[in-house]
Amino acid sequence: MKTTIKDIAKLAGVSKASVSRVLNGSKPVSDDIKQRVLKVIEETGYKPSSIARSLVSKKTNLIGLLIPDISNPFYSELVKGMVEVANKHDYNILLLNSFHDPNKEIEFLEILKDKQVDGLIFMTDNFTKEHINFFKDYDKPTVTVNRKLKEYDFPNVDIDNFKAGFDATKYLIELGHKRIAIIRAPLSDETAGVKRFEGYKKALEKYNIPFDENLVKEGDFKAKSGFISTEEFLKLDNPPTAIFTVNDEMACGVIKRVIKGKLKVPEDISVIGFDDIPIANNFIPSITTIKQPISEMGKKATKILYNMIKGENIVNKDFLLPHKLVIRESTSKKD
Amino acid sequence: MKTTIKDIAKLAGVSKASVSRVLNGSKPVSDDIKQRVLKVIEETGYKPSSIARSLVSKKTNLIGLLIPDISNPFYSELVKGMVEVANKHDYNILLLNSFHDPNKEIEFLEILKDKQVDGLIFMTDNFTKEHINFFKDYDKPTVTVNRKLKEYDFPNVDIDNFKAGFDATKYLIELGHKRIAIIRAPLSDETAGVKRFEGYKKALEKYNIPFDENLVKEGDFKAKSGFISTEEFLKLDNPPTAIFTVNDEMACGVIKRVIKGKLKVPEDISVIGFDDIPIANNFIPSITTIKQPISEMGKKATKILYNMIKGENIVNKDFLLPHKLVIRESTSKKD
DNA sequence: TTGTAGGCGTTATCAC
DNA sequence: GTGATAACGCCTACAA
Repeated sequence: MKTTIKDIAKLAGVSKASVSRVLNGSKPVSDDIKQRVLKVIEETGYKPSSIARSLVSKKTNLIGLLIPDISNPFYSELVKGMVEVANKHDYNILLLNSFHDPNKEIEFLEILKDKQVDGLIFMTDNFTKEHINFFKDYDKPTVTVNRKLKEYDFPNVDIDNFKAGFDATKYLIELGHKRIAIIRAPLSDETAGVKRFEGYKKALEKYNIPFDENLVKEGDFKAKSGFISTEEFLKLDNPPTAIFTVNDEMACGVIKRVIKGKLKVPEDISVIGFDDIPIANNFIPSITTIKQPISEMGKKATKILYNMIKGENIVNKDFLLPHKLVIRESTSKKD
Repeated sequence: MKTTIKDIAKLAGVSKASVSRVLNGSKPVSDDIKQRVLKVIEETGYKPSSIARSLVSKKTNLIGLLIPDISNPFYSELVKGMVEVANKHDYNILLLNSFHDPNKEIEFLEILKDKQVDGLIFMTDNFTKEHINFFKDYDKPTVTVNRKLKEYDFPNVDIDNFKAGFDATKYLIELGHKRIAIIRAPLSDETAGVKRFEGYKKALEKYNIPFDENLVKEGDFKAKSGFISTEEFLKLDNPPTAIFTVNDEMACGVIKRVIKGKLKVPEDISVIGFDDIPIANNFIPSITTIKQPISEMGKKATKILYNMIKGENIVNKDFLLPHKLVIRESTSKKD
């Protein structure tokens, strides 16, 4: 049978209250008692029950983490940063994977609420009324990553996606490219579907390059969709000389298709990705990309959440971390 | 204030016990009471506290998951399979990431114990006496993946690594290769350091190809170590015509270095990887590899754990799932 | 079938 | 300083 605080009290010849006090230092205890209690604890290897504690303290030391797909390198890197910070502060991560299913997201939010996590980090593809509704009566600290929920003022960790899209496009323009294609995310994706796309358009506009609807495709973040979109681009009378994809995996697919067409990257077509996941550097050619500080974003989000749990009042809710253009082999001057 | 069972009882005009009964169906309840209680629950949106429940039931519906590195594609894919099965059975995943640090592993095992998870899935690079010691007085259901702990009889989900190493090597031999190098894991790694390596040696032996110590390097699963090892191989008077790496990421590094040396894959050097993570298929050239059913392994492990939690007695403790040679572009006949 | 009472392992509020 | 004792929210004998 597991030893409880009661056993310790009995063995040390003191009251439960005293044991609790030496355990938590909540009130002064005489040295005599302290030593006796400590000794018994040592001998028995007693550990207080975190569950019983939670019941009275209303704290679980759990952080709920809801993400769309843990097997996606972007998310797994993010999670890595999160668990590191969480564990450092003695918090643990309850991981829920929604598989991009909005219904599951709601269901899992309910579970997280049921488990009484002390805080919540939440990522979704797009917000629905059900999400909005859930948060109506959820009062635990919550932070989002990569998605700003307009209806609530949750702190959000992100990069400046508009500027990032602008920078990527501008770089291609400066290399001399004029026919620049983009494979963006669906427009329901505020970040990779809208903002980066707007940055792209803004750059074209600024440098007086006409926007061409034929040079825009929608992808699903998988390599295959980059491959397929590129196939379409190559059929054009006036195909692009550069392609910008809103994540690195699609860039892989793009390159694969370009090479299959007996063309070369970057000589014939330059390719620029987004995120800078490990494959971007390992690919052949290595991929020029917009680096997101993924792990840092995970850490930052967790740090903020931790501070909120500790009662800190977050004033500025938008945390924009710096992105960076990482130049590698997949881009070159247009001659 | 949160509504409790007491509130429900009062509102429905019955005892807490009755409410509990309709909640759990633990004992028959009259239709009248049942309806009244259900109605109040509906109106209030009452949800029983899982913490209070855990305190009395000694069950948390939590599965502890301890892995070395969530950002490694192999583990993240594994975890994906695990969360899927866990959630299906109404269990949640408490995720601990050890960052390959044995001390953290022990520390986290203690945390998992403290959190009173109902079961444990556990992966480590290698077992130490501290691990052995921890499990001495840990009695919750436990399963391992990819690592057999000899001292305890935990169910283990794995592939036949000896046979897999043999198959990979045999395939290269059948293609006509005689100078076959291997980049294995450290020998402390029973799976990728020892067994696959033994399979490699066995294949050489069977086909009367002399074993050459110069064709063996030790890697750390990262692309870079594949790159560096290959550099060494290329310096040999009699360099290999084929290289077998015990994971796919190292294979990427190998290919990168081969190409940098103005040689071609597979024309000059064939490369075969291991695992079949997504990059293996997306790489250029796509990588021939030994496919592990990663997601399946995660599902299987979780399923077994679930059955154990439910009281099932597992007799056969070794669960070997089938691996498969996936032939792609990185290997070809030696002429 | 139903309700009362006690207990799960802590912490917190009192008196002393 | 210290020790009863009452919560925390739920389940489960035990009686009725």
